[in-house]
Amino acid sequence: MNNGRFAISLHILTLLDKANGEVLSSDYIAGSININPVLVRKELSNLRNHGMVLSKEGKNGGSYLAKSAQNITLGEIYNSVRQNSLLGNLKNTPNPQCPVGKQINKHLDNLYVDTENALIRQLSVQTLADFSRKFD
Amino acid sequence: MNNGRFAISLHILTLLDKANGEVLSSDYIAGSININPVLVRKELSNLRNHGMVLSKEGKNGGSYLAKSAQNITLGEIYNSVRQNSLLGNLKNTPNPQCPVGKQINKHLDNLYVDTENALIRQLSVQTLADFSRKFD
DNA sequence: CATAACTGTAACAAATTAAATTACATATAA
DNA sequence: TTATATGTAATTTAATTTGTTACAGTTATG
Repeated sequence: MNNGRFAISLHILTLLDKANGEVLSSDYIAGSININPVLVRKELSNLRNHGMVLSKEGKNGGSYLAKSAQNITLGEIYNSVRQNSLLGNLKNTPNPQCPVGKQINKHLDNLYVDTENALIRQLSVQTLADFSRKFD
Repeated sequence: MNNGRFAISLHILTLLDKANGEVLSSDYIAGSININPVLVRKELSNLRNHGMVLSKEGKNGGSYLAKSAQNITLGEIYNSVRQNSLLGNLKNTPNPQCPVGKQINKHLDNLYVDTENALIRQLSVQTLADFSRKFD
């Protein structure tokens, strides 16, 4: 129930970190990830809304990090792209006549919150700078 | 990148635990979850392959837990349904000309392993019996 | 031993979601 | 003023997930 948005965002941010303040165009970024530039611009828009990126319009425009890579945790990136629950939701409402069906969504929700918190805690151990450093 | 399989399997197993050894038919289970019985049978087949469930064919057939709910952790259930990586994969191969594109999959894989381990650790804190106990 | 009520699967269809594409308005450097 | 960007909406295409149909195999029971 997740798409590739986390990977795309992390890829974008790693490139921006490596660019060291120079702006990168969405076309250039798309070429590295090998996806459509419009998708890159959509993710950039999201990252901008979450304060991680700034963009410059017009000729010679492009994007760059809004803050130091040391101050961006992978948990923060995850949070910016998360949308639907980590472990997947049924779309059908379970049978309200059944004692289990009636209550399961509530219990699943609680479970998912705890689980996702553990995941975010783990992701937050690492910053974008840490991740980016792994590349030669 | 996960579908509702975890929720379906947990729902099935909770019903089986509540049934206390009595067999439940896939039709009955499907009625509680409100999905197609064939999907239930598919999940039962998977749970059977992972040693959590046994089924009896023929008239008055159905399924029941293969072991005590105290000996089934939610992490084990997660493991039985997991297929694609937790945080989502790109399907396009990144540009091998780009220093970031060339290495990112390796680094993402490492990251995903660590992250998923944290998630499984958290899920494994709870057994099916613990989960099932939450229902009135 | 015939029948009814199940499971187990395969094959296919429908629905949903994700990704790619097209299109174009707007911004800005040179 | 032109070329090169971003920003975003709308649409198409592709992939994935879910549901359905169909039917062979199994077993309890009259």
